[in-house]
Amino acid sequence: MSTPGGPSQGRGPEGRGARTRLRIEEAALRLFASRGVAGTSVRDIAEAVGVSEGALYRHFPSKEELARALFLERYADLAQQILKLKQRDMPLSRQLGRVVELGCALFDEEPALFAYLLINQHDHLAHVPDDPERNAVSALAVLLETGGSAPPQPPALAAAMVLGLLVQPAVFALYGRLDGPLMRHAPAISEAMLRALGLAPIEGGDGA
Amino acid sequence: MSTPGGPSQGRGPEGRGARTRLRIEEAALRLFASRGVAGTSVRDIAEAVGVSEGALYRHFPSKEELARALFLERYADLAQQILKLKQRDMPLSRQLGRVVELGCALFDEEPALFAYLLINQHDHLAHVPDDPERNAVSALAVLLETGGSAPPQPPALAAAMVLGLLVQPAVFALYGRLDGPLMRHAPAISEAMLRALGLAPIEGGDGA
DNA sequence: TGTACATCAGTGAACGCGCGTTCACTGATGTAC
DNA sequence: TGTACATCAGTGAACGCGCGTTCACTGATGTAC
Repeated sequence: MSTPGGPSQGRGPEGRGARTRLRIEEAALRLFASRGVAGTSVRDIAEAVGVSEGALYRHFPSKEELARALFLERYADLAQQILKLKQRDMPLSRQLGRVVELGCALFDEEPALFAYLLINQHDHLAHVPDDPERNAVSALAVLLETGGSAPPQPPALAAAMVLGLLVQPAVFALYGRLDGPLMRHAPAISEAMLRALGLAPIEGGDGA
Repeated sequence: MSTPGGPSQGRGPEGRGARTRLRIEEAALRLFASRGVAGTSVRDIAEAVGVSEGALYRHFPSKEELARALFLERYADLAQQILKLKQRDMPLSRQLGRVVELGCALFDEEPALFAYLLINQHDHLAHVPDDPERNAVSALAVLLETGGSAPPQPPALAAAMVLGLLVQPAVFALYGRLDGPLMRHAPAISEAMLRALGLAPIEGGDGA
């Protein structure tokens, strides 16, 4: 064939360029998470990747756009993961338990990503579309709305509570006020969440 | 008397210098809240106050120290307000209701201050002492510990939940996902909080 | 298959500007004697 | 009370540096005919 996409050298989404873009994103995420966006220079990122500063501008129009793309992409990933739970045939209480586990796992297994999303949310949230496929909060709202049982709160407030009960323990863990892997606290968080929403806790269910 | 402190012209905590310092703090808080710390230059602040840039350095050693002093002072104020609730003879459930009202009132009445504390917390939290007189989270923990009824969660987790149930709705309100003054949602937040903690809601109490 | 051209992804040096900070100086106020 | 000195809170101009960004150029790869 004369079309591209053969061995992993040429152009296209598998080519050298795309791999460099991924390496830039990885390095930027790590640096942004540990030193902050303002504390990370384009030079730092280029050096970490092993390319020149100019190369960075072949993939992103500016440092700020890099930071934003990073946020929007990963935030959309999160939204997709939450939406997937909707499709399973589970009661809302179990779906929320999965959301909690998902959040705890993210915190424990990708701390840099979690910290980046958490700390820089206010720089980017206004640019996140409402689309539940790209917006984790919208995805959560969809989950709560289609969950069947109408909670005693307005849906937006219920979503805020769910998120708060998950995110704030993560913040505490981040600052050493809560120890161990966050997953250790997932059962307690889930149960408190169900009580807060006025949903009966799973009776007879033995956790795990 | 020959000691200073007479008419409000000379030196001391009431003098011209102290008043300028307050004006700097006020202008900086407003600008930091609306444009962010990085988006606000020392020139901006000096111009807003109506003094030269150099004057700013008579009161704060650097822009970053100004931002930090601002955070630590206001965060300590918050801690004091929370600690005051401990002294009143109230059941924990009512004290928590007051904490919620306190947070909602702060959001509604001093939005710039609330936004500043919220958005910049990660730049300064590591520098806040544990002292409950200066640390709002420690103050909250004290309230929960001395509240009598042992919650089903470890104390730190309970504190995280309380804070999350209060702060996340505020974030939603900040981004227009929740409308009206936040105080409108205070009763629902308080009730959810008590349920989450496993404390019986106030029976017979007619809200207000 | 060979040749000419287009595009992509990179280099590395330079630019220039906005920024935090410094500094010599001034006038007002307080203090010592 | 008068004089000399110290301190405080301000001015306004300048500094210099780190930063994001640009740009001419290069080599590799793909495409047209």
